[in-house]
Amino acid sequence: EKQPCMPTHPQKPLIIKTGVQFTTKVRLLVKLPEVDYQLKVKTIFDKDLPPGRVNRQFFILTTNTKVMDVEESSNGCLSVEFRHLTKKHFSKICVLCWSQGPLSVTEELHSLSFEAQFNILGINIDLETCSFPLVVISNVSQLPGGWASVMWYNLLTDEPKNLGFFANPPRASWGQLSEVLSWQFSTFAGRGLNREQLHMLGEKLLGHQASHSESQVSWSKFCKENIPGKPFSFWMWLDSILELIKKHLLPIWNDNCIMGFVSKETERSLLKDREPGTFLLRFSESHLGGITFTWVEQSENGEALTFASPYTKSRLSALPFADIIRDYKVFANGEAPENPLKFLYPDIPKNEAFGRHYNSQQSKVQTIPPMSPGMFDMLTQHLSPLEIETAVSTVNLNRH
Amino acid sequence: EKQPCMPTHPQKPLIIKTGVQFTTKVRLLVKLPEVDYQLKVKTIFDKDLPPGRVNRQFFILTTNTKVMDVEESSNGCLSVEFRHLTKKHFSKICVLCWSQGPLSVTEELHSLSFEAQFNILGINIDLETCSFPLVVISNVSQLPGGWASVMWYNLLTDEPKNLGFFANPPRASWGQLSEVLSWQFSTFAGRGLNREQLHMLGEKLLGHQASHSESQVSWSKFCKENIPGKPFSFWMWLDSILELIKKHLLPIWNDNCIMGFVSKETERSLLKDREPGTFLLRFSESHLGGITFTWVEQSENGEALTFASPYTKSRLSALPFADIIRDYKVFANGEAPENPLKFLYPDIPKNEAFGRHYNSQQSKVQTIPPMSPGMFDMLTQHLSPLEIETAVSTVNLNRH
DNA sequence: ACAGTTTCCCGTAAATGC
DNA sequence: TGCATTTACGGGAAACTG
Repeated sequence: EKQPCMPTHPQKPLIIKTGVQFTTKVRLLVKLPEVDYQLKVKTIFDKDLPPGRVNRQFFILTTNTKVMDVEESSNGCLSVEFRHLTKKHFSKICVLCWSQGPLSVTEELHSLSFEAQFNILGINIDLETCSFPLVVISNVSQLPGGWASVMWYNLLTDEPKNLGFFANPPRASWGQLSEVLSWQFSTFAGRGLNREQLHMLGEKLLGHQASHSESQVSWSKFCKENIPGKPFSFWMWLDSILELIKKHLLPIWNDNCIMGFVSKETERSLLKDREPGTFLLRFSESHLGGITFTWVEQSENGEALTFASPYTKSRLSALPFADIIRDYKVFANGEAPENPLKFLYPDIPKNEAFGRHYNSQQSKVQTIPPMSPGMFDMLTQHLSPLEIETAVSTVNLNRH
Repeated sequence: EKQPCMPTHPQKPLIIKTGVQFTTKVRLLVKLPEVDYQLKVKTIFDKDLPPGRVNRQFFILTTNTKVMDVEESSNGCLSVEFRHLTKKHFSKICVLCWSQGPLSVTEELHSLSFEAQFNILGINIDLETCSFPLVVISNVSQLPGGWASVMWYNLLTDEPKNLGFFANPPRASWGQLSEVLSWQFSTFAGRGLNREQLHMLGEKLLGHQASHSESQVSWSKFCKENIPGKPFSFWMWLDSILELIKKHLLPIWNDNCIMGFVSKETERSLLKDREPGTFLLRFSESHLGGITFTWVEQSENGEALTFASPYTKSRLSALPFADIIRDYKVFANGEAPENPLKFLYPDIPKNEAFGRHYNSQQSKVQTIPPMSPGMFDMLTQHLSPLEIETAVSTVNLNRH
């Protein structure tokens, strides 16, 4: 009679973090005749998990009983909407015991049960419903793993409540999975993945021959095993890139300036025969959350590719990537420095591609005509002190 | 009979943050004959604050009773040392009501009382002692203000417990205060302030004429009023510099490379007549926690001073300051770029002053002879993938 | 509307338990 | 000992409250 509800982590539902507030929404789908009493809903963690199966046990620390409110914007249909655990009455949960099973924390599924009772025309009616499976984490570092579980579950089963799902998780076809991955990018970064990008990901995950729509990807390969030779799994790597885009590359990602997912071989064949100064942007395959550029350079015996070292969030938070591209200079021995980045692949002039994304003014000392000391004093007096120190200014020394 | 104790914030005692664990140490100064029973100590917040004077009320959330342990390294003298609220049994406190008085949160002084009882030879003995005044904050953003209060209190009174101190705080002489300020730098940054640096601070606080040892500085001027034309007080400004040094400039501060506190006028007169390329490092007076350099430049009509815009923690965490100085380049129109920083004032060659503090290798593209594709593949196979992307490498394009 | 204060919670680091 | 997981808390930002 009531619809399943879901606690909401910002943008990533069905993941709850201990010690952090969460909200849930329960809707009562039957219209009650003149609800003038207040319907109370009780929330219980893992109410009917089979006794031997409980690894970690959680409790709602604040009161677990809330009164439903009629939702302001009832959408005209039969159902009356209610809100549960409003912002002012959050709940916190706490951990009782440690995980001990063969499953990792982010594979362990939990549930929230909701109970309500009301009396209508002398009849006691019990209502009960239950959430979709939840992942409970204790640190945001577990969020990527938790989200992988939520994705895998929702991709591969329609069961509303199979808490043992990860005891023997089914495989996904690459066709299904690639759709989900692209959807991740369009949801969280505003632009999905194109065929070429997905192809690179498929080869990375399945090898050169095996990446067809029907190829099967195991849960382990997706999220648990490390990529050969790397200290992280495929999903951890991909999620780190999503985070990098969300925090530092959103405009240029949405503007399609980032090819991003290109193998080194493809990159080489794309840039081959291109004008010197042609470059493209690629996500690092060796660093988590890194982006770099590769450009064609004129060298003594023909043309060459040069790679910059990856830029990660720490460098990008000091200077936005578009500005890095604008200001990037190569100091060849003794020669004048030059920005080797001229055309975004295939042949878009750099400023045309990135112009609208430049933020700060160029970090270049313009040769300003020297100021007289009197002028300097005047400025010191009348300009806001902030401007004085920020501006790169030149002041005459008055030699006596 | 027992000595006052002190809760310890890392490096800054007498400040407690709500929701964060703290430790205290109570020493029993009388030697008990064969203490084979365990002495329990009870801790109470603001036990005997005059009733009308309580603005905010705090409670220790975990148990407030702890058993004293005999300290491992008893230092041989009469006293037996005890430890209270050990690491494993921290305490948290919580806030009950808001501040309402005329005093700000960091001026509101609190105290912890400790009580213990024991029975010796049939006689019940009650022990009680009390901490020095404490500041209770709720966010680290209040730490500088809290520490200012602790400093002012300890500088200007010997009373062990005057919780109303900030109702009418006494003034400090500049002589006293400057000593405390220098001590702050030597304690937290490893090197104190010299006469010239203190002189600049005195003028900043008191004006050009008024900064003598006997000049009086009010609490308000030190910590509450904003510096004219700036959105922060003197102490907030100075503390932001201390933090900057602690996090990003420790080695070069201790190596005396940073003059730091110089007025613009003094700076001008120091650099006047100096070789072009002479520079010095100064803390920003307009930005919180900023450092900048000023250098002498050869210009058309004589010499000129040029200022760089201040470097703050976000830029310094991307690249250490010594490396910034090494790599700094000015791009004059069309000309070859040049590092204008050559001699640290008065005349120390840059690399002599900063050489030992350079961290990363110079961000300079060495002209590496192009690699053959076979060589590249070999490297790709045998080097760790991390090294490949990090190294700025050059690869031949094999033209067909 | 605003400022002082607190709460919230991410993200890094350290501690913890197995 | 190492790994998985949790705890601790600084720091930025939002929320709160008079």
